[in-house]
Amino acid sequence: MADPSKPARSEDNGQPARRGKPTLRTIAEITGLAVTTVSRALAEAPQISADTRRRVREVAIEIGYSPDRAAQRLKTGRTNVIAVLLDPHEEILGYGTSIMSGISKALQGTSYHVIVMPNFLNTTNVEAVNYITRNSMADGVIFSRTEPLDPRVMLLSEIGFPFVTHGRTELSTPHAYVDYDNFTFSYQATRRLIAKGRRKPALISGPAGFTFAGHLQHGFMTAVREAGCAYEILSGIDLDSPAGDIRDRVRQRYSEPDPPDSFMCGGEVCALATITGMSDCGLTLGQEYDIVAKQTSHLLGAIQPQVETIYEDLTATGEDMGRVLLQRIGGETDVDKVQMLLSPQIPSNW
Amino acid sequence: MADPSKPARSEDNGQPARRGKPTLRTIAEITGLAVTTVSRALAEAPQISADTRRRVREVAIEIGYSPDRAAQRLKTGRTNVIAVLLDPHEEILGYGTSIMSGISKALQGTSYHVIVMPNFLNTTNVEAVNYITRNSMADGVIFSRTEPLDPRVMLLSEIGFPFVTHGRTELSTPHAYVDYDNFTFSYQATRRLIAKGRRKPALISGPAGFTFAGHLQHGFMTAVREAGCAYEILSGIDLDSPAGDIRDRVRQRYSEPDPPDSFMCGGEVCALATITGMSDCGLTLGQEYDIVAKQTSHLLGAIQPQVETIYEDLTATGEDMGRVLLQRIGGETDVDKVQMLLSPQIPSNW
DNA sequence: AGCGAGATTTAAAACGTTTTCATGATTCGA
DNA sequence: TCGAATCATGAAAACGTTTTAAATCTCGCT
Repeated sequence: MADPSKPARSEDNGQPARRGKPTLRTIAEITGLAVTTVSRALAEAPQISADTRRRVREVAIEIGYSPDRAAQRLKTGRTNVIAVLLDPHEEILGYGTSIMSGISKALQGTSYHVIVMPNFLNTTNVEAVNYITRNSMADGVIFSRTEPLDPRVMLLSEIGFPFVTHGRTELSTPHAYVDYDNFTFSYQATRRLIAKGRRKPALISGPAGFTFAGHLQHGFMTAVREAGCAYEILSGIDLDSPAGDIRDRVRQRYSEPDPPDSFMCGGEVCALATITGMSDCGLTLGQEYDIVAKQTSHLLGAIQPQVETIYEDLTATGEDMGRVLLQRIGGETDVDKVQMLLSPQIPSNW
Repeated sequence: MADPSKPARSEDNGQPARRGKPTLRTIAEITGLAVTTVSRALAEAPQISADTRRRVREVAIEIGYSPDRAAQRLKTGRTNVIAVLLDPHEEILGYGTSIMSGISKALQGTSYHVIVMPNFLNTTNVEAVNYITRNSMADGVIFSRTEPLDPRVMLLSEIGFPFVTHGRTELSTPHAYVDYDNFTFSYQATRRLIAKGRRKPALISGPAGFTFAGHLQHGFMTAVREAGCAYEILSGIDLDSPAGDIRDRVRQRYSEPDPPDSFMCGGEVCALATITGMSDCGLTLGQEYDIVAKQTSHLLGAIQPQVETIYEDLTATGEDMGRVLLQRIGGETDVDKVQMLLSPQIPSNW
């Protein structure tokens, strides 16, 4: 049935290149087809006969062909790459790991691959997106640590480059995001402390400048105001601070008058450091003081299982971000489909 | 002085494209030069007159030109990208972070950028290098968790693709690596336990299959044999195990006869988990038992400062790997220059 | 004047794809 | 039997660079 009229010898070819990576031309020469046809066949174009498609596919596999990404990029402008921006505070522990495995899962089975653009020099966060967009390093970007007036969001929105943020902004132009409801988390966590009889909760706040820090604070304040109790926002430290600094600050605070009697911690390391600081002052968790923390890994559960936590599923978050980004790349603009607010699971026994 | 005989009007051009990203042709049209010349000028080729170089540079900046990486790649085969392979187990707080900031530092000021290729699906580790080399995603690769007969090393060596590993192999063909002397670390740490009077140290081993696990074990065994004391290699867990598993295993071991009286921990989370397990059994660090651990971050120092540690500077390691890789890419083959073994700093008061 | 040697600049090919447009077969309706 | 429609393939242009080989220009020198 297969009757190539052109001389389609598969082994002996006259002059052309035999060394180097196999390319479309290699396949074309072997099969006796034109480069165009081969390209189409590999793309499973319907206009190419099923027979030819199969033959091309077979030869491609046999000689170990894989398309040159650079050439595809140059021609199509598409990269088949998703870039994730990560910065050193997102300790590739836990946060990065969970987010990344979620994203990977969402992209599995698609033609997209993930790369991470780390920002471990102290460059501004907008430089990375600049680099990516200007050099066409990716078809879409994912990043977190979103700011209320995030310059990355403004830039990307303006040029219409697909992206998803972890966290919201306060910009008027809507954009794709996936966020955890940190207000509710913080509100419920603080209420829990108060329900346990604590009268002066302290908040270890998120790093200033990020939207989620405001949400944490807002939830905290709402709870203490409702209860009409005293409160404190620990100064000088935040969730980005080294554990040692948090420990020292907590310890120091207890040498001063009128210390807090409980803590709302936005992270596990923060909780551990707080416990250590309190311990140094001779105070015991669950007796003289309480802690509620956000849980994103299994560290705290293994080391200090008695700390009460509310879970944030970062893997699910990553998966959502991946899915949403694919939709955005596909042209989806419906806000309802590209904005997600994930609700904290409040433990049932609270 | 500058007298282009060709019509070099800078604003009014007849027919050609005015929209889209500026390209070499755009600059050529504006300056009245040929594309070739512009390309050369931007590359600071000496054959182009200083005057022309300057003019081209100015125009390039003015119109916000940046070269199309895809085209450069296609033509030159070079990518100006370094890929770092990371896998989910390297979450050990800070590993990724420290290594990455070291690498970034080494690459600062060069034309290279780092990307991370995460392997958060459970694909085999050789797939990532395959993807990178086949798709020309990078000019060089860095990875860790090296195995004695690492297939990635074999593959890359064979095709001559530049790479550096964190950790050694046992392959006969030499390759670029940066490694920490885990034998000496383990040996000295174990000696320290014995010097403190412990008679039955336990090793929590590295995950089977990786070269460094063997080194840890060898160092440990050398020390206990020298001292002629009892020892134990805790079964069922390793440094990759979740903290909860390590804690439980330690706890369980103490319910059985003849338990160890000290621990050599290759990581900080492992040490924390061990302490928690022992604590649960009512045992106190420094009294009933001792621990020596490897320190790679500031977590342990903040939470359990009394644990004795030997430091491994992963940022320095990353920096070395970056430097070595650049040399390899530059063609360096001298083994002395591309193989580094970093010595543990033994605390002076031991 | 003429000629070769630098010194500058340029035209054209190439990298490996995808895409636009055209072409040669085959089949179909009348 | 003849176009028209359908099907399968192909030639050539294009994407934006770099590179090879060649062209032009400018001098100094005979």
